[in-house]
Amino acid sequence: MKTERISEFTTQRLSVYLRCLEALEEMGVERTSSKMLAERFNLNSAQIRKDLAYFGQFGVRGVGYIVKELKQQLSSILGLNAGHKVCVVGAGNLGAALTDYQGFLKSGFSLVAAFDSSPGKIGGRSRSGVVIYDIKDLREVVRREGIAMGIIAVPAEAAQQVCNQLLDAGIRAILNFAPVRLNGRPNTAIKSIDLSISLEGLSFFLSKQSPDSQNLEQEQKSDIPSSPTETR
Amino acid sequence: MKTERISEFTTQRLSVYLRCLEALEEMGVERTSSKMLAERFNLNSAQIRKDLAYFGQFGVRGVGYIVKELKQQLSSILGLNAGHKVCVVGAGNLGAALTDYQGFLKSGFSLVAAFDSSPGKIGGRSRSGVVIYDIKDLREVVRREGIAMGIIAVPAEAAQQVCNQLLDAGIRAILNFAPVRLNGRPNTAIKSIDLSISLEGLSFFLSKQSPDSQNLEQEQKSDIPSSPTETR
DNA sequence: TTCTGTGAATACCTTCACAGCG
DNA sequence: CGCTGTGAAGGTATTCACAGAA
Repeated sequence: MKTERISEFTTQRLSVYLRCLEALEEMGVERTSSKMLAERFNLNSAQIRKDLAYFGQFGVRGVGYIVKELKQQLSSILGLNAGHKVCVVGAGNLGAALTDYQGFLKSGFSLVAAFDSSPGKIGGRSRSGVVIYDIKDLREVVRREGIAMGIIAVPAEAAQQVCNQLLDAGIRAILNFAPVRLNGRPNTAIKSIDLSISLEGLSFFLSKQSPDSQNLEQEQKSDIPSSPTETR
Repeated sequence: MKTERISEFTTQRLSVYLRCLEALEEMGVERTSSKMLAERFNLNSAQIRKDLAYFGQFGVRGVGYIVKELKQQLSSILGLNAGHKVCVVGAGNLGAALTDYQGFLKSGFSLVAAFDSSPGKIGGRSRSGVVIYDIKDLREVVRREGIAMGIIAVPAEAAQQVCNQLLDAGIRAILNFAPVRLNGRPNTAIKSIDLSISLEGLSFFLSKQSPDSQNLEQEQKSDIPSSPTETR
């Protein structure tokens, strides 16, 4: 195991590998190789080996990787065994959808609480039954439930304040959907997903191809590389 | 203007600059500088100048940039003036939330249609009044309405098929929320936002800091860099 | 002088290519 | 052999540092 800093590109891919391994396991496949994994997504096999090598030697030379073993290793590296508890702040359209998003379950997360400031929502429940608490009780509920991660789904204007409240409550990992750059603190991770910016990237792609209003030169690339998400 | 390929990191940042310029304009600020912008997010000012320089010379030496002018330039570069029409496929929790997401409006997009395959939903409307069509009518509605971009919010199993249908209907820019890697085609852009993978990245961060179950060494970094999103 | 625009330097990420082990 | 693990090479993105225009 290396002591190097792990790039987020790498961890992102680890998640992808893990998902693939789960699929392979369900299909009854017991062994795999970096080459096989590389073909599934179109990645370079050396990349996969290198990503894994940051964390140890999981493979068998001449053979490959044992699906079940590697799956467990990755799961543990990503901390999914911890079964982190997650809360959502903001019970609007997006917040409600995230609160009930079933995809989180597979990764071992459990969504245990939602928060809002609107009296009409406080005390209610999401469709899937998650209680919506008063944001004022954030600290208390976080402590009581042992919540480790928070998702921000409030309007941009309120996001920084909510972020501070989450941090004050002891949460050190935040996924932010509000379209603002949040200021974090040491020892915290804030990852932002900005829906408009994502769409704008696609819009740029379209403009490049058919320069309607503008005079941008033609291009016929199908492949744009990976893209970042604001983080602190 | 250069003929180089523009990195998606750059376009992502252009969106961020644009949003900042809008805020500045609302505040009545008329001029700004790469330094001022760089301080807002913590970026390097040279980066900003370089990003802008790919598209032309927008600044005035010794002075900076005219907010209004630059804003319009960026808007046009990103193709936001085109007012692209967008549809959402999948009227579940997430799809419904995206259909009604008001944040898209600011960027000049208009969400004109939703699609689903469930008889219970077809013919209905989202909360904000967007009609939910039968996915079978995708091609026709896309043509009639002049839809340029599609958002996929269906379960993983259905995503590739929906993707193909969108492409067949002539849509060349897709934002995908299903947790699968989609196969695209030449001259198309597919950008994926994977909610679970994003959370897993945060989970990894937490494990690094407090190695509960695992033996990962301690670390006290507050800053993780930017992160990618699967694209094709 | 100030602040842009940009070549050069650095840092980071990916791919190549091969040694080494089962 | 075959496939991993990894140093070295190649690319790409970011930052530095400064020439040059207003």
